[in-house]
This record gives sequence, structure tokens and C-alpha cells, in this order.
Amino acid sequence: MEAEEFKDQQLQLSEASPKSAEYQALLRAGPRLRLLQQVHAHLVVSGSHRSKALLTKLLTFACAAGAISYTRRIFSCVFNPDSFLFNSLIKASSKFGFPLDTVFFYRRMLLSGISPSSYTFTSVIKACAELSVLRVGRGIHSHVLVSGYGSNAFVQSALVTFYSKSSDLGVARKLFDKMQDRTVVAWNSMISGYEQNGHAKEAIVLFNRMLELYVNPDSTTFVCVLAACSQLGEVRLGCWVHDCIVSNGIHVNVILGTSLINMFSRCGNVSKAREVFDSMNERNVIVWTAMISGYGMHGHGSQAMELFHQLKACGSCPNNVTFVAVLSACAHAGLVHEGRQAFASMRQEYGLLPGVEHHVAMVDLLGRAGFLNEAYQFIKGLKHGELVPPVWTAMLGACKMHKNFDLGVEVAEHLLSVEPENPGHYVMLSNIYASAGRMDRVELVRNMMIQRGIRKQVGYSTIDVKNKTYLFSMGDKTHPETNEIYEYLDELISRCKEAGYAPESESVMHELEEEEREYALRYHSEKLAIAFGLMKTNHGMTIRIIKNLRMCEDCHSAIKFISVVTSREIIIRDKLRFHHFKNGSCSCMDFW
DNA sequence: ATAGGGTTAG
Repeated sequence: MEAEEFKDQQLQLSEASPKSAEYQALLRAGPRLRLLQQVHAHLVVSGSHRSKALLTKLLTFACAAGAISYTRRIFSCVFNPDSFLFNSLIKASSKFGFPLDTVFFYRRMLLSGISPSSYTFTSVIKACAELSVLRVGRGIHSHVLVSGYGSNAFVQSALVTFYSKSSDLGVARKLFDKMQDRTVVAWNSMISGYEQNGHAKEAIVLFNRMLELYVNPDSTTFVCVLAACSQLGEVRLGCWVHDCIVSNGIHVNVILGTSLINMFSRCGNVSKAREVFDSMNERNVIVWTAMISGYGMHGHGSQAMELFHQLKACGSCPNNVTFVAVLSACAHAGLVHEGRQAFASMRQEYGLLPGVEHHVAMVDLLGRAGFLNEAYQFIKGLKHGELVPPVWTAMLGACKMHKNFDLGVEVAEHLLSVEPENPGHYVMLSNIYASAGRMDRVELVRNMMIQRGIRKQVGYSTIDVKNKTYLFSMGDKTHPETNEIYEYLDELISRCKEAGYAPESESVMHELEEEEREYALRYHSEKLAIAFGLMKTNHGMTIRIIKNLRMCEDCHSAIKFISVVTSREIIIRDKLRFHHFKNGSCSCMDFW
């Protein structure tokens, strides 16, 4: 007996060594397609291509190499794939960005009669989350329940993310609430779900709940919370998180650093963002891009360009997103020459193909600076497929800014015909007509909107006073101190008029009657918020406002005067960027 | 002999 066993072992060893050599060859090849194909050829020649173990490794590497069609081809030749092979493939395809294949392999696995495990489910659910396919994901959720993995913490977290990404926050929250073992990852999934769907307030509420229950947040939690702070302009919580990170000695990795830089920039403190940037010991292109776009938002074009040059000097490669940030920084600072150069270098130096965002940024850059003809020529030079609405929208913005009536109307009418459901186009067209004094046309556009049931977005502004957030919208009278606020604002506007402010009625939205115009202009949400802020804060304190839309020209000009007559610094974050008003001028230098 | 997780960025 003993001799028999010994012989068996000998046999196995002698058989194992050549195969092991091939396994080693696979490991050496790694996720590199050419090398993998060479090893594959050897496997076929030596007849060992039937080994499931080797095939599994080969397929995983092929997937990691991004060679998905090669992976599919080999898979289709595998006879009787086993659970190892399926699980490896499902995991690899999900991890390396082929979610459709993940779902395909999962189905094939079920068809082969192999039971999925909790590991299988986490990968498949992740793939469904990426695809946001509610129907498929629900089906898999029911497989989870029948297979008895409904209370597996890993699977549950994946499901919470899946439902969040499929915009079914209600179901995500129900699942989350039902979990008996809520790991920090589960909390992160739910907080991130709220944040990604624009419910930053709920994200913060949940974060506070987590702290109340003594669950320790980790760096991922902070990343999600910082993103929520960025949305809301919540400097206080943002700073608290930053302090927490510093005092607990939490390592600021590239992701956390990017979130901090973004939070400080979007909350108006770009120099603090720079401090974080400087303190990081590891930076990738995303970190650099975040900092460049931070400068861009604040109109600090030269700092943005300086950073861009430093990025190139240290050997890193800017990518498509970096160029969007650079071009937009140039546009907001009037750096036309630098922007043109950067755009040209995209293709010439980095082999990057400009996309829609870059075309939009170029039209914006040229248009804002007043080179309307050049912007128009640029558009004409684009291919047919590149002539998408956002490019025309940028052109329209330029026409409106520089009061080019004829071209503006032409562009707006084109936009209305291709995107009749976009309220922004109607508002723009109407404003252009209004500024040309064509009130009959204004009326026409207004009727068109009513007829088509299109409503413009409601603008609102928020301001924090004594740790409370107050929200104002145009003509809003819900605030308990409405009368005082309106009286204060009226007086303020009179003082501004004495100082030379002239209201620009063209900025008034067209759905209002003639006599309502001056009224509406006077009570735009940002003006109400500023009046409230001035009333409630001490002299010398900076007023900070966040607005959901872009500011109108009239508010922009009025606030310059307000900054003079009250000698206050006023900082407004609008949809696109920051405006720092001080001593009668704005940091945007009217390039907005 | 093979695989082993869910959450996070510009």
C-alpha cells in the first residue's frame, strides 16, 4: 500500500513539473496580450490547453489586459467550464470594466447548472450597478434571496450601491435599514448613494447618524462626505472633516486629497485647497486636474496655467479631463492665446482627440473674449457629427454676451429646432430679443413655452448665517422677516443707484408683465440673500452665497455696487464658477 | 495545481 502511494506521488510530481513550467510562463506573461497569446500557443502545442487551472489563469489575465474579444473567443472553446473558471471570469470582467460580459458569463454559469456563491453575486451586482439595469439587477437580487445570501454583508452592500446607482434610493435605504450587521462599507454605500444622486443633505444626516452610533468612519466615508460638502458649499463640516483627518493622522491618499482640494475650491477657499495639494506626498494626474480646475473656477487663470506647466515638467501626462480644466480656466480668465496653444498641443504633443467638451470650451474661450467670428469659424470647421447642441449653446452664450442679435437669433432658432424641450434655449432667445428691444418676439417665445408646457428652471440662492442655511428664490416672501429684508434691499438699491448703478432690464425673464420687470430684477434670489446676509452679520464680515443657476448681468453689476456702498466682500458661487466682489469689481473681470 | 469580495476622485 505504502509503495503504491509513493508511486502515485512520484507520478503526480513528474506530471506536475512540466505543467508548472507553463503556469510559470503564464505568470511571467501577466496581463499583456502579446505574451499571453505566445503562451497560449505553447499550451495548445503541448496539449495542456485542456487544463482548467491554466485556462482560468489565462482568461483572467486576458481580461485584465482588456482583451475582451480574445477572452470571449477562448471561453467559447472551453469544454465544461467549472465554477472556478466562471467565478474568475465574472470577477475579472466586472473588475476590468466589461459589465455586459459579466452578466453574460453569469447567465452561462446558471445554464451550466453551477450555483453562484456570494463572491459571484458581489461581482455581478457591481456590473449591474455600472450598467444601471434595474430589471436585470432585480432578477439577480431574487437569485440572491433564493440562494440564501440575502444576509451576506458583502452582497448587501453591493445591492445598496446597485439600487442607488439605478436611482432607486428608496429601495436602497430599505435594504440598508434592514441590515443587521452594518459595516462601515455599508454606511459608505448608502452615504455615497445619497451624495451621487444629488441628495447631499441626506448624505450628511446619515453621516451624523453613523457618528451617533459610534461607527468609525474611514477614508472612503470622508471622501463621500467631502463630496456632499462640495455640493452644498458646507465649509464648516468640510473643515471639520479636514481637522478630523489631520488630528487622527489619516493618510491623505490621492482620492482623499482630490476630495479635499475639490471641497475647499468649491467652498470658496482655493488657497486652502492649494495647501492640501502642496502637502500631498503622492499626486496623480487627477489630483493635478482638480487643483487646476479649482483655480479655473476662481478665475485664477495664470495660476492654473502655471500648474499645468509644472504638471508637464514633472513628466506626468495631462489627459482629456485635464485639458477641459485648462481650457475652461483660460476661458474664465480671458487667456485666449494660452487656450489656443493648449488646444493645439492636445493632439500635437499628447495625441489626444478633442471631444465635445473641448470644442465647447474653445467656442466659450473665443466667444467670451469677443472673437465671435473666430468662434463661428471654429464651429464651421467641425465635422458633422461634432456639431452637437452644447457647442451651439456656447456660441449662443457668446452672442448674448456681446449682443450679436442676428447670429444669436439664428443659433437659438437652430437650437430650438433640435432641442425643443430645453428651457434654457427659450430663455436665451427671449433675452436676446429683449436686449434688441423686440418685445413682440419676446412675447412670441413666451407663448411658445406656454404652449409646449416648458418651464424655466427655478433659481435659488442660499446663505449661511449663524450656522443655519437660508434659502431664497425670486420674489420669495416666505421668510418671517420678509418685509424688513425687502425694505433693506430697496434702500440698498437706491444707494447703489446714487453711486451710478443702472438696472439692466434686459436680464428680466420674459414671462413677466411689463410692470413686473423692475420688481423682478430687484428681487432676484441672490439680491435677497445678500440683503439678508448684510442685515444679519457684522460689518466687515464676508458674505458667501451659493446659487444654483448662473447670475444675470444685472445682479452682477448691482453686486459690484453693493460691495462699494457697504464696503463688504461678497463671494458668490454660481453654477459654473466663483465671483469675488470687492471694492466695486469682480474677480471674474467680467469674463463670466 | 485555479479565486476570493462590497464603498471612494478630476
